[in-house]
Amino acid sequence: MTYNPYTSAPPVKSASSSTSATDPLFGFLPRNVNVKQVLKAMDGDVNPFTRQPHSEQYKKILQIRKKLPVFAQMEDFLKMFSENQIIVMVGETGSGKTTQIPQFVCYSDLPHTKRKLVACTQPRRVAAMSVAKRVADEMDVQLGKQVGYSIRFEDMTEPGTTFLKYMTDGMLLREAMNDPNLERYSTIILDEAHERTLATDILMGLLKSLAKRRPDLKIIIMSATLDALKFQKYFSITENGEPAPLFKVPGRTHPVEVFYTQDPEPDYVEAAIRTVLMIHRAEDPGDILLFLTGEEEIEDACRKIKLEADDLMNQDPESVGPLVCIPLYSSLPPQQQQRIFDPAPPPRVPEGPPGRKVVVSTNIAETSLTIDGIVYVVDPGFSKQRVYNPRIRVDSLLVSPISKASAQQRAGRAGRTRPGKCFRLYTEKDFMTELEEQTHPEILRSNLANVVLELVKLGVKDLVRFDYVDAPAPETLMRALELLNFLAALDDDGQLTALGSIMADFPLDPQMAKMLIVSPEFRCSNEVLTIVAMLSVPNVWIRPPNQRKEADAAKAMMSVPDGDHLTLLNVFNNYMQNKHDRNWAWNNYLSQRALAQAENVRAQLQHTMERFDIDLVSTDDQRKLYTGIRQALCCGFFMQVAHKEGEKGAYITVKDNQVVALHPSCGLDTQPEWVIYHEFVLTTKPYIRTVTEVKAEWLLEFAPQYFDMSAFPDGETKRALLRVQNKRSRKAIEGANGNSKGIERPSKKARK
DNA sequence: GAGCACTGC
Repeated sequence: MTYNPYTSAPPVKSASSSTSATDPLFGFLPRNVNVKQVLKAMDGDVNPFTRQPHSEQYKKILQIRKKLPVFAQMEDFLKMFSENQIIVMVGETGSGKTTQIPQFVCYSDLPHTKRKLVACTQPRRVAAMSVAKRVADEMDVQLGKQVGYSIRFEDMTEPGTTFLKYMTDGMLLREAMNDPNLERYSTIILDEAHERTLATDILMGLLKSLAKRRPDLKIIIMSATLDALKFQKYFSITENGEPAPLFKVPGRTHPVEVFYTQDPEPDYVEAAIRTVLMIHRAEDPGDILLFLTGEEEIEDACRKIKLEADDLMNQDPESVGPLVCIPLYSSLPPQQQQRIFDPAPPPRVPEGPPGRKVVVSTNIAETSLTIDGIVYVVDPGFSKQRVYNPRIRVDSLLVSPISKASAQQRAGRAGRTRPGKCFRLYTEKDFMTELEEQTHPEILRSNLANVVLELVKLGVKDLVRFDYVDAPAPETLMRALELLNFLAALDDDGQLTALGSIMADFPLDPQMAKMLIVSPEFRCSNEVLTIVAMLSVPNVWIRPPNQRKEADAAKAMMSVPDGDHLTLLNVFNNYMQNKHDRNWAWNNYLSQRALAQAENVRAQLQHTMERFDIDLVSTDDQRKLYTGIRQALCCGFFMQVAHKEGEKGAYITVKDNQVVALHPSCGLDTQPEWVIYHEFVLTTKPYIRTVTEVKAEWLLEFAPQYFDMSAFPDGETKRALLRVQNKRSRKAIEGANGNSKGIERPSKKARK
């Protein structure tokens, strides 16, 4: 007998040979389980999911779990879960919701009895892994068996056995592309929904409509308090328009006292340094966390704090202790990131004033990393945020004021182990009136080419009318549709083409997917695969401040004069040839970590290519190979072309007419007339970065729709293109005439 | 003659 999810489920009978006496779940009615039943099963000697005796460790952990705030509310939760399809849940840090709620769900939903899974999504890979590990311990099972996780590059689940799966939100979205009804799942929990990642936002839209098609699917949205009402209203799917029910769990944190400045601070870095030193001099022992915006600012501040703190200590060793300053940002190697967990330094002399640790961090310490022992937070109120300008199609990073929610999150970092203090370097009035409530969700700040392709593949017909939690600007959607149409991923009616369907299966930007898919036609798919992988990982070049010359020289050795894309290929090939030498990357000022990551991505993409029978080919002729690669590049990135104007090295982007300069990191040895660029960065001025020379002929040949002269804005770029076009047509005519006279020309070529 | 906020597939 197969289980039909659309009918009410029978109570659990002894599934195998066991009897009621030995089956801890005997008599459990799926989705109608009460707290007494669950507690009895949890307290029993036999693990209900493995039928093995519970370990001693299990019982110890269970005692700790029972003290979590959420545990006391199991009864209410089970009731609400039984009675509703969708629940919005709020719980502050320390409530235990991420570990406990999915377990409660399993006891009620009993996914293993119907060959289904409970999924719990996380915005970050590390969280998915570490929470799964913790929950496997709590349930007394081996990680990867009944409880597992699934993230890119690593599937720690066992089909048929795993019934509770932690996963990244992006991973669930990928799964939805091949199974729009998400049939494998009986309950889906979206955790950290308030972070509003692109993937979580899209999943919310999908789940809302899926809830109607699959009345048997239960959905739980977990978030921080501030956003609850918005989600409750959004998930109001009953006829009478009632908001989705709310389940509240108290947190368990210590109070944090917040201080504001009297007047606005003109220089937040200087004010931050001053505040850190003030705390060090005048406040009780306890570590400090200072939020700044980027690598350079952080390294600079660390140097200054260190200098001044040493000064203070030398002047007044009786009352000022030693201080260590630790920088923290994502591009730091993991080993150095670990330093944030080092204890504060000991007093310099026995019985002397105690030492203090200062962590100077980007936003990474706001959500991704928690540092225990922080008592003081210094918050200047800024972070770097991505903004997308659809008009000129440019992504950039801007230092912007944070939101109130962000400021609260930062303050909370001071109260994790004991009561703390937060020093905000802005006025209370500014906090109240100037800061936005929430950070704008990613979907409002991003280029959506990828998302649109995914949605179309998911079967969403009308992208503009899709039920978004927050709808993106129509212009952003139009830009994405336009790009996908030029790439032939969508036809003129907005329908997914066969090519587009393949493109969507690659975890890549559409331009790169296109370039990879066409690369066998240019006999260079091996190489394009490498380039695409290298473009998908963080910067491989390392440039230590005191060894810039050496680093630049090492880079010059590896550079290919025709373009940075070819240089990336060269770097990867050299890396592979020197893999036996563990110091090779370091000696060449390259990031071992990024290169290893590229290798990983390359293997994954190769696997996808094989699935679609896309050939992996190369040619032996180096010249032809490089030409082929640059032509394939044109097929994907024809909308990112710049034309040299004048002799001073200024470039103008085609159609968008932005004046840009080659980025100083660019390895071209000349300034070619036409270049393709991988990214447009707006820093001190507009730059194009990762640049390769191309020929105008190729653009006309491989992207005729985009380079249609009748629809091209007037200007120097158009005149240059027209000259090339005329030359091409003259050649074509001469070629045709030549052919009509005989085989003179081709035979000459053949003799060469 | 500059710089990678942070995630994710």
